[in-house]
Amino acid sequence: MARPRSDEKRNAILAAATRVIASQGLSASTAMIAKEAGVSNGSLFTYFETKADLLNRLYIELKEEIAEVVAKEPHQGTSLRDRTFHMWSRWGHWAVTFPEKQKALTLLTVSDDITPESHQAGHDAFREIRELIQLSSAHGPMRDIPLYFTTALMNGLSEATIHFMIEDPDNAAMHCVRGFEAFWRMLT
Amino acid sequence: MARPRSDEKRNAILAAATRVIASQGLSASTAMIAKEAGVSNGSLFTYFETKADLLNRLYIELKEEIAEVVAKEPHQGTSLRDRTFHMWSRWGHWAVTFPEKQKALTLLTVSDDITPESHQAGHDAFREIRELIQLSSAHGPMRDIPLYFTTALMNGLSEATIHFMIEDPDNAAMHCVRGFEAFWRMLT
Amino acid sequence: MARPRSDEKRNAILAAATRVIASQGLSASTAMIAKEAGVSNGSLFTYFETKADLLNRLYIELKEEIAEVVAKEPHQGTSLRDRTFHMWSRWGHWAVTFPEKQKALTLLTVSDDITPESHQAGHDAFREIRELIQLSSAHGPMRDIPLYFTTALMNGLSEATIHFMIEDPDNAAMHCVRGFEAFWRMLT
Amino acid sequence: MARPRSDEKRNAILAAATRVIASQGLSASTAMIAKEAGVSNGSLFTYFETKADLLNRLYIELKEEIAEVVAKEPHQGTSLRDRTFHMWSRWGHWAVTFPEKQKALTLLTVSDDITPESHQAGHDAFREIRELIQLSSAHGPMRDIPLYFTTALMNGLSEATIHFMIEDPDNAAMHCVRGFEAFWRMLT
DNA sequence: CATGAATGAGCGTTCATTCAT
DNA sequence: GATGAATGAACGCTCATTCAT
Repeated sequence: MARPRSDEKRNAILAAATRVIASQGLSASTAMIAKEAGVSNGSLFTYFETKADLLNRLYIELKEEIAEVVAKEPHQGTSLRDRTFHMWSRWGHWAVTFPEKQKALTLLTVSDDITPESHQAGHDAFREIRELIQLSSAHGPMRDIPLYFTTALMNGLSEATIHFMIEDPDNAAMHCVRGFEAFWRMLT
Repeated sequence: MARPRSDEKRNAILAAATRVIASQGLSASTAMIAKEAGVSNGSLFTYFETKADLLNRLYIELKEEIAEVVAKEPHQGTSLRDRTFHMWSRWGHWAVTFPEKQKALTLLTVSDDITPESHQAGHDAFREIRELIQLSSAHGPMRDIPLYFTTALMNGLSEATIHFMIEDPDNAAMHCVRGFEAFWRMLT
Repeated sequence: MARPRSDEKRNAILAAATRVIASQGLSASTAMIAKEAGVSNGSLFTYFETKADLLNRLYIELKEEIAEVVAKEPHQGTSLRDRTFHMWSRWGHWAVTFPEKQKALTLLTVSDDITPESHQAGHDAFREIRELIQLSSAHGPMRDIPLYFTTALMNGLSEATIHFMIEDPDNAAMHCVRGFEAFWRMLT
Repeated sequence: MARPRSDEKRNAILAAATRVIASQGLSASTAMIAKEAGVSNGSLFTYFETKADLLNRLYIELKEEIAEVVAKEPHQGTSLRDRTFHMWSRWGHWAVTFPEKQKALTLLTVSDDITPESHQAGHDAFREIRELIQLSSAHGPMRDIPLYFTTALMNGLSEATIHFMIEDPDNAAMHCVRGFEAFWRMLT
C-alpha cells in the first residue's frame, strides 16, 4: 500500500556500484555509491542490507549477465568450435562494451566479502557454458580432467584475453581471436 | 629518508603484511601489520612512506621472489619442454609452500594501489621467464603473437592451476602437471 | 490530529513500547516498537506525534495504572496501617506481575524526555495514595514535613523493595512485608 | 618512550562525560564528550575502548568517589548515630556540590550499559558504608534482614533526599536532616 | 487511515598519518 | 631511530520522521 520498492532504484544502485567500484576499487564508500545512484545514503540500505550484501548481489548479477549474454542466440547446428567461439566472442564483446562491469567483477572475484554461496551461485550461472566446454573437450586431451579444472583454465585465459581487448580496443577482435585459438588448442 | 638501518625490520614488516593481507584482505590496517611485525605503529612509516608504498614494495618483492625461485637451478642442456616444466613446477611449488604470499599477490595484482611503475617492475622481474616462453613458442602457433600476450595467457593458466594446487594440496603435483600440459598444448 | 480511530492500536503500541523498552532500554527504535506492536513504521506516528510523545504518554499511563491498581478495593473500615499495607502490597504485586512495566517506568522516570508536565501528571495520579500517606503520618514524627517529601521517601523505599521482589520472586511476599515494615517505622 | 598516556586527559574525558551526560542524558554522543574534554574524536577511544566502557568506568569512579568522600574524617569515638549522620551528610553535601555527578550517576545506575561486574565494583566500594549500617542496625528491628536489603532501602531514601537537596538548595541542610531522621527511624 | 520506502543527519568507531617524547 | 598517543576525516549503518501510494 506504500510506495513499492522500485527495481529501477535497485538497478541504479547496482549500476552505480559498478561504476564507482571500477574507478575507486572495493573500498568505494556506500555514500559515494548512493550519490552516484541518485539516491539517499540510507536508501541504499533499504535495497541491500549491508555493503557486503550489495557486493555479493552485484557479483552474482554480473556473473548471470555474462552467462545470459553468452548463451543468447546460440549457433545451433554449427560446429562445436564455431559455437564455442561464438560464446567466447560474445563474452569478450560484453567486456569491451562494459569495461567497468569487467573491472568490478575482477575485483569482486578475489574479494573476501564474496561468500562461498555467492561463488557457488556464480558458478551455477555458468552451467550452459560449462556444458559447451564439456562437449568440446569430450574427445580431446582433457577428456579425463574434471570439468571444474578445465573451466578454471578457460577463465584464466578469457580474463587475460579480455584484459588485452579492453586495454587495446582497436585490436579487440584480433586479441579475441588469438585468445580463442590458444584456448581451443589447449582444449582439443 | 635514507635507507633505514634495519633490513630485518623492513623484512619483518613485509612478511607481516603478507600474512595479514592474506587473511584480512587489502583493507588490513597498518596498525595490525605493525603489530604482527612486532614493530610499533609509527615505525612502519619510517620503512615505508605510506601504506600504498608498502603495498607496492610488497608486490614487487613477491614478483621478484617468484622470478628468482623459478630461475634457480635451471635445467640447462635438457629440452625446452623440460626446462619450462621445471619452471612451471617450481612456481607451483612456491605457491603451495607459501600460500599466503600467493594470496597476497593475487589481491595486490588487481589493486588500484599498485602503480603502473610497480606493474612494470613486476613485469621486468619476469624477464627470464619470458625469454624461456619466447624460445618455447618460437616455432609454434604463437610465434607471431606478441610475447606480452602469450605471457599474459600463461599467467592466467598458472594462476588457475595454482589455485587448484592450494585448494587441494594432496593432489597438487597432479594439478601442476595437468596445468602444464594444457599450457604446453596451447603454446606449441 | 483528532483522536485516531483505533484505541486498540494505540494500546498495542504502548504495550509494545513497554516490552521493547524493558528489554533494550530507551534507545529502542520506533521501528522496533511498531514491529512488536504489529503496526507499520508510519502508523506509530499517527498515534503519537513523536517518540518523546510516546514516551511521555507511556510514563503517564503506567503511573495511572499503578494508582488505579493500588486504589482498587480499598480496605475501608480497617486500620490505617492495614489500608496502607494493602496499598503497598498491591503495588508490589503489580510490579512482580508486570516486571516489564516496572522496568520501563524506572527508565522513564529518570529520562530527560519526560517533561515536567508529565511528571506533574504522574504525580497527580498518585493523589489517593498521597492522601493515605497524609492520614497515616498525621500524628507521627513526619507530621510537619511537606507531603511531597514524605511521598518521595516512600517512592524510594518502594522502588528498592520492588527491585528485590522482582529479582527474588520466590520470596517476594517476604520482601514486600519487610519493606513495608521499614516504611511504616519511618512514617509513624 | 612515546608520549605517555595522560591521566589528566583521561580525567578530562570522564569529567566531560559527567557534564554532558548530566545535561543531555546517556545518549550524549562521544563526539560531544570529546569536544567538551578538549580532546579529539579519536582520542577518546585511546582512553576508553568503547562508549560502554567509558560509561562503566565513569559509574565505578563516581561510586568510589562517594565512598571515599563519605568515609573521610570519620567521627571515631562518637555515637553510631552521629557517625552515620556524618556519613549521610557528607554524601548529601557531595551531591549538592556536584549535582552533575549525581545526575549522571542516577542515569548510569539504571542503564543497561552498566555490566553486572561494574555494579559489583560499585557495591564493593560501599563496603565501609555498609559496615556502618550493619553496626547501626545490629540491635534494632532490621537486625535479621540481609544487609543488602537494608542498604538498598538506604539508597532509596538517600537518593530521594538528595533529589530534594539539589532541587531546593537553600534548604538543603534541612532536607538532609529530615531524610536522615526518617532513615534512622527506619533503621533503629 | 495504513503502509513502508525515502531521507539525511548523526552515531560509534577505525585508520593512515603525524609528532611529542 | 623508536614509540605509541594524537588527530580528524571517513566509514558503514541507524533512526525519527515524512510522504507517495
